Amino acid sequence: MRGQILAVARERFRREGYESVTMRSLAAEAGVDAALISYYFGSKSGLFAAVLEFAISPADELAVLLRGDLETLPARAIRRLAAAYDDPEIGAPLMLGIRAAIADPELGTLLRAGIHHQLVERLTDRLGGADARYRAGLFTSQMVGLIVSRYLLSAEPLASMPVDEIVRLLAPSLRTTLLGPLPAGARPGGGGGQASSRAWEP
Amino acid sequence: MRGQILAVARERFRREGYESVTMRSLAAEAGVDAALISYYFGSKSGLFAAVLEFAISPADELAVLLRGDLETLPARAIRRLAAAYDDPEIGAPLMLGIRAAIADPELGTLLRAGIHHQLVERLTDRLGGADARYRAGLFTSQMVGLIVSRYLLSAEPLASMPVDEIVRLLAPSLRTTLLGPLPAGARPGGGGGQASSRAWEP
DNA sequence: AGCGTTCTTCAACCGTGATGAATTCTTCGG
DNA sequence: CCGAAGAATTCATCACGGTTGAAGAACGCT
Repeated sequence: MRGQILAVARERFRREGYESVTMRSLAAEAGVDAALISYYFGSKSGLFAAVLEFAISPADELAVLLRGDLETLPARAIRRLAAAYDDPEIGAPLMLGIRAAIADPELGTLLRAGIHHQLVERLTDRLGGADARYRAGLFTSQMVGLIVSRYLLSAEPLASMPVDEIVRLLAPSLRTTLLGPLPAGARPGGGGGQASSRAWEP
Repeated sequence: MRGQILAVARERFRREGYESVTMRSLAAEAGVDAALISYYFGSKSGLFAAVLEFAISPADELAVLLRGDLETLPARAIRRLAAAYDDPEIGAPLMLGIRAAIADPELGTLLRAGIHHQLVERLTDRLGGADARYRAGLFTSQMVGLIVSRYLLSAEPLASMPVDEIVRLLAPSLRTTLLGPLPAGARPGGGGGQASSRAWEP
């Protein structure tokens, strides 16, 4: 029955979040007594942690991204991210995990370690240079901002922005974070010129 | 007694977060019955919302920022933000609010509306141009990323980065989000050149 | 004083997660 | 085949959470 509980929990947690799912209803749906959950997983948060084990592993995703050109990495990263989060099968557990990590300190430590080890460190190695570590951290934080604003908070106008628009406007910015500003001869006057936007496309 | 409840709640919420503070203990500390809280504020989340009313009002902060040059806005915004969040008296309630808004959907709607109306719309007006709304949204999301990564998650290396370093590396990126990439004649080779970093200072 | 409104308390309700004893089910050595 | 050890599962119950409705107290107004 352990697997049964896990399966039901994964589904319910994904759809309804952590708090609103009660152990009793969960147990009922799984056809067992509520106490059995405590027996197997110790507590409700234990069950939740067990569910998350399955869901989160962005490591291999990043490996593919880092393989390509650094110049085009921002655009590819945004596209990849959006694709993942727009797919409920993948995005929902991720959001769930982040949401829980922000709320619960214990899970927060977990996520923090994961982000640092799997994302920041690898990106740092790929970048190289004096500021590599800082740049990697800032890049990651900008991605976190995108995730939180668009998917967790559903804040407008980001929530309903087409992915192409995000890429067009945000990719140059991320490129700057990664590699520094273009040397550039002259400062622009004022108008928001988005010259050569195609240049940032993969 | 209403004010008394509010005062105690503000203090307790700030120190212990939302969930771990019980209405009963709160009422006891305020010297009233727990039911009185429901009477005045409708519910626990109602009380929480009332507490946040006091704490969150970045509107005037932003007005000052928008008054200055757009070129230097990113650096000033980062400095302002860091100063606010490093002061426990101001930062703690803010973090509390965001944390709660991410966890609880009802409070999330509140924060969403606040962000949009007080930040995104004003910034949009100041920017002008076709992409103004999108740029404002993306800029805000990058600030959110900074807040979440550095203060809510305490993710390294951001958490222990000096503010000057953040400004140096992130301000050019934010400038790009706001105004688009510099026209630039030639693409840089590869080395992370942070030429003319002083130009981004206020 | 009398009365209506606002404030405050009391007792109780229902649902939550957790616990420990009691019960059933497995399984495996003799 | 059996019977006991151990795991798996249920049952009854606990303590505690927020919320509610009725009842009482305090207050202002005419």
